Amino acid sequence: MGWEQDLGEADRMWRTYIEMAKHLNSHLQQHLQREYDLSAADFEVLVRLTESKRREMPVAELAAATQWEKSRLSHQLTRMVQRGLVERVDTDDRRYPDVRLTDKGYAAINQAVPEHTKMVHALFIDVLGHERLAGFAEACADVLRTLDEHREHDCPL
Amino acid sequence: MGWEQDLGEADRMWRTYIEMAKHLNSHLQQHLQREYDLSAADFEVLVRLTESKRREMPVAELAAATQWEKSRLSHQLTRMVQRGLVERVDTDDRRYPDVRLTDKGYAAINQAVPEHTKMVHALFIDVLGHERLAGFAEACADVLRTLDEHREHDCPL
DNA sequence: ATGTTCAGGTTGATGTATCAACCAGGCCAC
DNA sequence: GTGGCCTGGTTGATACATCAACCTGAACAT
Repeated sequence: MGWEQDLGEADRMWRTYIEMAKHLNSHLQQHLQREYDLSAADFEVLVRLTESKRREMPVAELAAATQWEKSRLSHQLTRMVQRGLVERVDTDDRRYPDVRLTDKGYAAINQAVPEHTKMVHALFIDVLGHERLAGFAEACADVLRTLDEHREHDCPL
Repeated sequence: MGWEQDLGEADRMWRTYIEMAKHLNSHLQQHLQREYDLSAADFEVLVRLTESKRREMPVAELAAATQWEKSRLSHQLTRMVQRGLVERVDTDDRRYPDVRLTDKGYAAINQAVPEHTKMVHALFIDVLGHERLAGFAEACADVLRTLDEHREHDCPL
């Protein structure tokens, strides 16, 4: 009875944030897709693999880095293998295969990253500037902390 | 040649933001799904319809409000109709039917909104506090403005 | 050695997002 | 009126996300 109409100041600010997040995300995503034929998921996997020295890591480690569910990662890897961006590599313990960047995958990510980074700077980092960026990030960190507290409260793993 | 390893200060802050956005989003989404059996998409459609006085609006208006592509909206509505949350209503111009909240849909959204709002406050608004929230929102607005400029630069509709 | 357990990975089913192709009905020209 | 157009909606195909069920092979116990 009434919540429908008048949003408070704070709620409008919340919506501004939501809008910004949505637009920024879709802009970056569309750029990657259009220019480099990479989805956000592809990009994330490729970046994580690149950050590993050998361009190769156990699936479990990749799952931890991306914080994805194992099944999501498995499906994603299947598609990326089909497209030749990564390959599965058997290890001594055959239960836990590795994932390795192919040359094609390495080429793709090295093409995409510079432009993507440039875009992040132009659209976000430079817009905020040093000072505001620091405040912004600290606020984000606070929210993250709060989320963690709530999570361990709900499921005290 | 180097971008792989050392992220600058700014890039780490960018990642903090990305992390926060991801976690906050998935937390809220899972809550809606678990407790009320509503996806984020369902929630958005229902909220927009509720904000219309007659609980009913032309599809095009809903598309504008959500800023979704017509086909995405059409698919979503098809599913929601099947679940009895909304219904399609023919108008005098039979090309452009309306969408209307059913009683079930109205009940669902009215159940979900209060808890959801509470959560947004607990996890975001209250964590930031008045002052920081205002700064945060203004930063978001700036980013949004920049995005708009870039968009009309790319496709000068 | 055999069987039980179990962590981690895969698979299948369903819901969601996006693109392209198509369709339908009102509009205008003639 | 008849025919072409144009806007907006639907449909189909594919990629992605999520959940539950299942599989697999090493490890340990007996």
